Amino acid sequence: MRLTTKGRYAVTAMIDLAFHSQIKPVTLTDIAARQTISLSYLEQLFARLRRAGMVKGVRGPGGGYKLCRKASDINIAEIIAAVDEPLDSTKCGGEANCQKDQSCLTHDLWMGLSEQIRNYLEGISLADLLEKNRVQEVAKRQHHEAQHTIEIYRHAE
Amino acid sequence: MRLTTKGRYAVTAMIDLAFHSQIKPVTLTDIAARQTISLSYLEQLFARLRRAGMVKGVRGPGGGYKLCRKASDINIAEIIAAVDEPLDSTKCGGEANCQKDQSCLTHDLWMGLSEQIRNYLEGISLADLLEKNRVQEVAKRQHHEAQHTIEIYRHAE
DNA sequence: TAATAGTTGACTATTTTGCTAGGTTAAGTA
DNA sequence: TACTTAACCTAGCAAAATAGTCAACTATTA
Repeated sequence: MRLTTKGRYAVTAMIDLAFHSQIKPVTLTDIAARQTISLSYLEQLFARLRRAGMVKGVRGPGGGYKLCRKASDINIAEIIAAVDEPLDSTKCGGEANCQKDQSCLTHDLWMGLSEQIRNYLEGISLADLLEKNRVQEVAKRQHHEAQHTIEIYRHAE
Repeated sequence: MRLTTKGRYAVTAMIDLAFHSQIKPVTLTDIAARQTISLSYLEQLFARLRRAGMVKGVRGPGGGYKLCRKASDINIAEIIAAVDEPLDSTKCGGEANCQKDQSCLTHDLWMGLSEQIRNYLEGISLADLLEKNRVQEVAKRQHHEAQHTIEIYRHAE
């Protein structure tokens, strides 16, 4: 389970889609404009998301993309997995040359860690994020603490 | 909080170091051989780990690297943070052009997610992984159930 | 002093990332 | 039917990240 900007783009776009496609399909052009992601890059990402069975394209005027499933049935882990390469499980690949030595043990260890993160992200759905988004907006309008939010995130990295 | 092969190399090397440096310092040459990571790449990674105050280099014959702190006082998040670039917090960077629009909201959302993963990894120390490693070895010798290990991780959090 | 081993910097090759440019195809609309 | 829209596809490219080589240097110890 990798965690890069590519995956972030995909998650961001999916949140946008889930938020705006409740009435009619959303064009990638719109998402590109709102999220400031290049259209062609979005096309590449959505080609993968479509092959993974998460979104469906509707051609022609009034067309665009929509979710195949409910937002509550799509989790973050599968979005990231869909756009990322299948992660090299090399260095012990099959059992042929794997001697279960120190090298492979730490490798297993990392895989286990990666697996835990996957489980964690599998537990978060698009709907969860949308809900958080809504809560955030309300909180901001009510308390006018836009700056406060930044501080919280700023301490993140 | 990014999660790439670079971070994996660093964590893997640190596990190796923690495991073998209990008696005397460990040379990068040894780690490179055991973990099949190029020596020079390890040098780059350890230069960062050293600047981050996690390891200490001992020069001369019988030298090598050792941990600055106890394995139980070094967590996975800081290892990864040490070797990774400080992650572009662009796209809303300062407060100047940030309008708290939809674009920035999803951005915030991702940062929040990233923060949660960081918190999660901060809760796992090198010592924790070493302990799991030991348990793993014993389990494998006793039961020959390589697959079982994955289950352990699955129930860990 | 000689050997060991860390430290540093410059340089290279490959892969991934993010994007541009150009098409084709399907579905609506005039 | 012709036109428009927007998905869908392909090739290629520049920048960055990744992974590594090579060579010189410094500090320590035997």
